[in-house]
Amino acid sequence: MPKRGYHHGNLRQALMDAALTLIEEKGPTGFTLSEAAKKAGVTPAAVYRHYDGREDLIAEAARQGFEMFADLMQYAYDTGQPSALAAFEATGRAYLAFARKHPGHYIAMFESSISVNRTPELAAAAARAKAVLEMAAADLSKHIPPEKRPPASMFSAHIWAMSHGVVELFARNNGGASPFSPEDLLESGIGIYLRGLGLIAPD
Amino acid sequence: MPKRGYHHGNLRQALMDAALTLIEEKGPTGFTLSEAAKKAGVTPAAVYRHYDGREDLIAEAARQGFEMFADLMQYAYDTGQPSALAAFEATGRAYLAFARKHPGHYIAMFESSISVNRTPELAAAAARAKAVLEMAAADLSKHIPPEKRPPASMFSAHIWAMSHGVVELFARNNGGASPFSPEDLLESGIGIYLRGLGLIAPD
DNA sequence: TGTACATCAGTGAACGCGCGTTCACTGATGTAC
DNA sequence: TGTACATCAGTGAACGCGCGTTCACTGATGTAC
Repeated sequence: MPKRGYHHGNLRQALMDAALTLIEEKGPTGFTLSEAAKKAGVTPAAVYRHYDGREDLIAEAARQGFEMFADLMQYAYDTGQPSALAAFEATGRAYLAFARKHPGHYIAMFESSISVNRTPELAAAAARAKAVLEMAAADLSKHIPPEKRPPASMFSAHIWAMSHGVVELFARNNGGASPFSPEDLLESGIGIYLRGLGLIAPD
Repeated sequence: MPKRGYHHGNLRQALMDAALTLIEEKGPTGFTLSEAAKKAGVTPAAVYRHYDGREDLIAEAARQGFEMFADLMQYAYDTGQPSALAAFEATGRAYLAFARKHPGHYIAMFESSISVNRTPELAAAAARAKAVLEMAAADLSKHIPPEKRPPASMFSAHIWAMSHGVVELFARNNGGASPFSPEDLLESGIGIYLRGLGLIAPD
């Protein structure tokens, strides 16, 4: 943090922090390289010592986000064991917690114009995150009689959609869109859904 | 449409159409007044004869969107009667249809930085749209025994969240995020949810 | 039907600004001996 | 420990560009008589 003087010492990370804050505030299209540089106390040209340009900053934020996200979901899944149900619900809570704690990353990941296939590293990180979600769903799916079991990828897509919807509609500006907290909303929504699958007793 | 010459004839609508296309392509922060003017074949200054400026264009797109959206949902609800369940499912399909058919409007409504309280007209249109959703939910809610009935506003928030999530994650770039169509995904997701509430027989 | 005039809906030039990116540069740091 | 030099990580000026907005203007349309 200190290291006052000509050399910053940790400019790469400082730029990423600035970028994340700006992405959170203005969205990925409103984000500017120059403003991030200014926020980090440095000339715009200095950014090019650490990143390939504006787009690369956003892509790197997304990649970092997917890595953290996958780690977090994996951890929640692991520590939620041995019950598949408990593990699944833990990943749901982890999803929302991540979105709230790292809004800049979340936005770069899901609301940016950056293609997930921009770099192999980004694609790999995104695939890993998705795989964790699907694993948790597949795992829980085994407790449903095969004939009434939906494909695990559909199951996980449903949960993902509801989670994302709650984040976007109710967790962003906490403004009074709903009288319920996002956490309550997501937990109750997932609960009803799981009951619909016969994974929770009907009350 | 014709009316070649100095006066455009229907510039206000032409500008809105151009703006909607651009918002769809670049998002509300990437959208520029100048480009919309150019697309409509007119000087940027001409825009000010019809709108108060850049923000006003976006806000007006959102307002128009909420009006259309509310009308559409109301119509789906009405024609889905007399069964509350059929009416409810019709509104779900209408939601997705609207998002697909009017992406510019949808984005202006739900992904823009414009506050819904920017003008009374915008706030009113948004409130009306929300009210239709909640009415459909409340209506269907009556078929659930009171002691296991969630608040209608929570019910509708769940459905809204899942719908929005499906739109954002799976209906935008139809790119292979999922092997299922958004329509199938949403319909099956809502089906499972309603089963969880005991509104559909458990198969 | 014709003319004078008001109103309307555009133009085009100008403004100040911030953008992303490049370039030659220079000050600070690290290394070889 | 001291010195010469290479490398690194910044600067600052410049570029061309497109932005939103304003202003005086002008061509087209509508209206009164």
